[in-house]
Amino acid sequence: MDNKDFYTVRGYQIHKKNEKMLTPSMEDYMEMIYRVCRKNGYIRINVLAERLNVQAPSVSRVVEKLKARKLISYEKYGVVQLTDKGKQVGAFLLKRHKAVEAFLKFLGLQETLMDTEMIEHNISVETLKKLILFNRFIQSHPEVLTQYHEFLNKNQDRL
Amino acid sequence: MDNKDFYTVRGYQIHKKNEKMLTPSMEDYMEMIYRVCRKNGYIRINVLAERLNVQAPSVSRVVEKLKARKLISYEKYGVVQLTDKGKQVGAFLLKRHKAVEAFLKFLGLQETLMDTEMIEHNISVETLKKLILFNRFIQSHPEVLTQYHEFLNKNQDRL
DNA sequence: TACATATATTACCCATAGGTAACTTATTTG
DNA sequence: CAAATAAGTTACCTATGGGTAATATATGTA
Ligand SMILES: [Mn+2]
Ligand SMILES: [Mn+2]
Ligand SMILES: [Mn+2]
Ligand SMILES: [Mn+2]
Repeated sequence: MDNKDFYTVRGYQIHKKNEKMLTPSMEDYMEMIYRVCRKNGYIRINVLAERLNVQAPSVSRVVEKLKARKLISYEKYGVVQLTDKGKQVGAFLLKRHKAVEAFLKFLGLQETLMDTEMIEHNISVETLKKLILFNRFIQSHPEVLTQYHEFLNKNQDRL
Repeated sequence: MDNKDFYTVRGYQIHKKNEKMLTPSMEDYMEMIYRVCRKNGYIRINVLAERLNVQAPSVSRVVEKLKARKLISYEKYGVVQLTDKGKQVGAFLLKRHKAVEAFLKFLGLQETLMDTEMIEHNISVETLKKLILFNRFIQSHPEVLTQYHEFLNKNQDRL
């Protein structure tokens, strides 16, 4: 992709795909597999379907793709488990999720899940790094947090 | 959509659609139409195609949809213009774009276009409001900006 | 062990959002 | 004004990522 300015979602989605990255959907699957496997060691197709609010056939399909990318191990009618590579990816995705969530919490939002779920797939590694640094900055500067909350209280209505 | 936690992009994308919102792609079209029409009063199909790095037939299709939603006026082989409703939507989209961009700039990113283009479609109105408030907070508290930059300089490498 | 039930797969369907090729309409120019 | 060119539309293709219905396999229980 030529070094062009795109001004579109699609342009950059395609850009990402060429780099052999996971699609947003696959990222959600991996993140959830990681969440569950961390505790139970494995996850079954139907459980994954339920957790992702999706039907089993959709899971079957995606699981095949993730296996092809060596992120999980799976044999027909068996159990899904993470490979070492899969564990790394899952850990990254969960870390990213938490970074976005922490930032949204800081902003003052109560309900963060929906926005987190949407935003997490659409930030570059650079932005993620900065977001993590910013979260640390806030942690180490509680006075800024206080100032911001005061500012919010004064201004929350006028937009 | 039941008040369920989804943990997926798709769940929330579908949620949005039911509310008769624009798709990310349509938002990009509207934003670009607004950018150009603000200056020229109108835009042609081929120009829009070029600006969005997309082919003319794709534009024809989307323009039909936007017309059906009364966001633009268009007659075959004619010129695209914004309705009053379309101007409102366009103004909102541009404002949102700028809010996301300003925030990413604040974080310390040089290249913001790609992330802005991706993120802008995936933030709720609540998050946008908070983001705008946060941008204002930073503007009115330059000492925080300085502190953050110092923090960045000390920590930018260790992640 | 046989049957009922639970789990998973396969074969299809749908929508979105892009693409190309062929055709039509509009505009420019000799 | 006729021909050439530019602009736009139509018909049809692709891929992703969902869905359902029917089928296959595995598991639990009488
Ligand atoms: Mn997600
Ligand atoms: Mn997530
Ligand atoms: Mn965009
Ligand atoms: Mn934009």
